[in-house]
Amino acid sequence: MSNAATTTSPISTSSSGCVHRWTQTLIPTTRDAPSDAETPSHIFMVRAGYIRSVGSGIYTYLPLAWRALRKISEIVREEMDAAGASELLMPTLEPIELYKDTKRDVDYGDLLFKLEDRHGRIAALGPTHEEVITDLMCSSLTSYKQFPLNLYQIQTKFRDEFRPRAGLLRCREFIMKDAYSFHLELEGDAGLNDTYDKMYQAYTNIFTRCGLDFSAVEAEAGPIGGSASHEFMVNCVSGEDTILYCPSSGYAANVEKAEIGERSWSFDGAPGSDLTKHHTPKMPGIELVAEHLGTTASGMLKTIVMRTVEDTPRWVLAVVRGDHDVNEGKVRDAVGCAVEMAPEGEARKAGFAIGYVSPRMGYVAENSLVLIDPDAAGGTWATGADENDYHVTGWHWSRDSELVDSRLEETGVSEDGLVRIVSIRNAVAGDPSPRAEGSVLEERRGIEVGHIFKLGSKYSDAMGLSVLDRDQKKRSVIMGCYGIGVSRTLAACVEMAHDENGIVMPLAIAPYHVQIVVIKPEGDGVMDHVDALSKELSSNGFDVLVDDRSERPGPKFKDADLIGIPLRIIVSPKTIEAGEVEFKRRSDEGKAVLVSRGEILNTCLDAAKSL
RNA sequence: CAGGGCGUAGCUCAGCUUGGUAGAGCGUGUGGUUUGGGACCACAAGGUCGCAGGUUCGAAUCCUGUCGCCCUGACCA
Repeated sequence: MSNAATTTSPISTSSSGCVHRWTQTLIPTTRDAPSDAETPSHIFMVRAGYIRSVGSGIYTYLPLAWRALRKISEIVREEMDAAGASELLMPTLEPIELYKDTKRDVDYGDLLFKLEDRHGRIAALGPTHEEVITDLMCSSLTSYKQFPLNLYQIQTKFRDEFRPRAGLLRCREFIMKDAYSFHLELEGDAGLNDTYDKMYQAYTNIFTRCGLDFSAVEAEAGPIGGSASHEFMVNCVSGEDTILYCPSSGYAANVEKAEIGERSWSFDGAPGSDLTKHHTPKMPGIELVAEHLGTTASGMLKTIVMRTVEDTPRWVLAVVRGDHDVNEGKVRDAVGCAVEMAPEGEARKAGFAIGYVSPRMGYVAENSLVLIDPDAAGGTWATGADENDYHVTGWHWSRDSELVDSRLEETGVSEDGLVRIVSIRNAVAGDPSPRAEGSVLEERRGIEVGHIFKLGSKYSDAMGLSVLDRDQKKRSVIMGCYGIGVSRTLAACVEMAHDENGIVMPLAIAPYHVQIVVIKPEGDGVMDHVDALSKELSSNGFDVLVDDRSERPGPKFKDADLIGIPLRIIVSPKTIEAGEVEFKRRSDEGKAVLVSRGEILNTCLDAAKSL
């Protein structure tokens, strides 16, 4: 936290907060959850009057959500500015021509919202802004003396997701902070690595200040492209992403990226039984087949037919144990070029009985690479029979395929180099740690709220962004990019911090710091008393929400729990008379405690420090 | 996009199988009794049953089409 822009409490000490009355804003809480919400953050944000659905993956941010989003944005701004970045704002509308050079009009594909203007020109609603900013830099970056440069914006992004889901967690329209940095070198003060590290630290500061329980993990770079990349994950059992981590070394990575420690393999050993063919029609899923064959998924070999993305594609057979999943990134790295799932039609034409393929096909089909995961190498297995609706049991590597030669047995690479033993599967809990011998990986779930990438020169090369260096040599500009899902961060926060009664907002991003629940607001002088209290709090930096509705106490307490304002003061005619108020944190289990009117400000200030 | 489910009052849902004048609870408005964890009584407002065709004397209900929404999967902030 030493580099944080501010290290003080989330309450502003320099400026005063606001006082808003419930009856003068819009907080439409409901008793029932909408029938189409299933995720806690979705249910509670709708019930608590934070958001309302407008269409699939499209939401209105009601006042409470918008206040929280503004607070998140402000923290993002402070930390980005402190880390040397400057804010700008690029357009949402991006001419499709911008995407031609980087081919992302194709690569981004259906994710891109496109629209046509009255002249027939096509524009995209920006899903991200690498192209726009690189184009801008082509004309405004003119000298090596300008580096490093780091620019960011906070803006609504559009992605035509296959399936929007879970309220604000996956939207078609969402708020994102995206930053782009420019360099001539990797190393040194002006280099990409330095800015990347600064962004890593800034993100750590941001999510810490937001009050989130998160992990920074190694990640796949994905379609944005580039080399190194880290994701920031909110730790949460309901998260979509799987993180693997090693408790002893601190290594943590997305399952897409996680490495696995050394595993031994051997082709020694005689076949366990004879090769037997079994009729296995209409059995979707490897578990069903395994059960029918009297084994389990871990007793089977799974052969995934892929092919390289080249001018003359080659087949790639990825062989893993039946209970494991092939990792496309690892296959790509092993092959040395991009790979894709083989189109089923073409694979069938080439003789692959899709769904019933055995590793043997690597020998039968010409020009094939066979990649064998260490856990699948050696031994006797059940696998496909290379014939529709048939599997075999008792399949033995040396006896039943022509793939194994002595070189493969010794070195893991066959004589012709076409068969290799290499780690190509997703890591799972219990796998050996890649960083600490004797330790095993553990698993937890997370929600991705931030992602930083070292892009390298992918975009600058594609779009011709270069400058002259000190030696008057033309050099490609090196880039980094850094994203935060601002609206998703809010949802992830609710996902992480709620109980059965509603949201439990962290102080730093709560719409208000203090909620004053007024019992009998119509009572004599009650609101005068509340006004004085509100003013005292707000002039000390607290944002105050006054529930001045003439409701009975029950609904007011229920609503207070729902919307999750961290500090609660209860004012009633009874306590006013006694010169007291009641105080309670949203996170407190028990009843409110009585505090004298003169002490309540200090009570709140103390609570703000400890939250 | 594939598979599954759902569209009836502001919200949650019943009614549909077996066609016959549109229902409940919550919420809302008014009046009254209440007032510390979603009070009670009375009255009232509120729906061309997603939309378009068809069958029928008659359709929320049966048939066809269409649009929208949710869930499961491949993608991602």
